[in-house]
Amino acid sequence: MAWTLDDSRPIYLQIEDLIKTNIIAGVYQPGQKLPSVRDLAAEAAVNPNTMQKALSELERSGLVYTQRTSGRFITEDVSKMTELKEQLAREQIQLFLKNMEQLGLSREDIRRLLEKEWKEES
Amino acid sequence: MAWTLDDSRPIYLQIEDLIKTNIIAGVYQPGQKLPSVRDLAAEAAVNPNTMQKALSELERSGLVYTQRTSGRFITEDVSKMTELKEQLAREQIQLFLKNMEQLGLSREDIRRLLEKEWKEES
DNA sequence: ATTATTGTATTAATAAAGTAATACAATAAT
DNA sequence: ATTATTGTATTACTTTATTAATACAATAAT
Repeated sequence: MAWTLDDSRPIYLQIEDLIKTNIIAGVYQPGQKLPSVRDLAAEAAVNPNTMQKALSELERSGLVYTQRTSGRFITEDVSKMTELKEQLAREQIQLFLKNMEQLGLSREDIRRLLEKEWKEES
Repeated sequence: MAWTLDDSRPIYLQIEDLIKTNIIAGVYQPGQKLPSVRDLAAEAAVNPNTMQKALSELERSGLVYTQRTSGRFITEDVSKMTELKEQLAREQIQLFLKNMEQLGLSREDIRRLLEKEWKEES
């Protein structure tokens, strides 16, 4: 795993994002056991508490769960994961639309701007 | 003006957003003089420095400008304002697309989800 | 020229966020 | 039963962000 951290944002947030992305991308498979907090912390060269914070945040989202003394695991409930992804997507969309409306943009404006952006990206 | 503030976010950010929204919505007209820092602060019942911070942040965006001792004004450069709006929109879009892609969603997925959201909103 | 009004700079105080050190608790492994 | 490994709680430290008090500087108004 890459653990490329900078000081632009809190460490624990960067870690959370990295792991979350890897889970969603399927790098970590459902049911797979994660390394221990201490091992992950060593790997990423951060304080164990920092890693702990990242992981417990991640847990709130339901992507991972803990079994008291045996460790942390990626949720094996695939439908839950799908559901979660959809919920995150919905939140993103609603925030986005709220911001765009605050700029006085109509639905048609938004459609047009998205297509334009995609066209420019190629 | 409404000045409804809560403690969910820093005061100066909430103020910044309120004023920005009003400018973009045309409540404040181009060229219009804003009340003085002290007056605005009294109106919103905040410390003058807090208002000052909100306003100087707003200034960085180019929506308002200062004339040393006569006060602050809404930019009368309408094309600049349009330009700024477009830039803000572009930033929002790029952030949004980045986040959606991180969720593994394709362009077609995004189109579909937006239309769905709009349909549900009515 | 003086005064009142404007924005700004400086500094301090307070609050919140982030990171770290250490001790605890539970249980799987032996 | 003992030990090693796991996550967690508690506490303290440090840094950053936010708010506030106060003094300064420039100029429009008189």
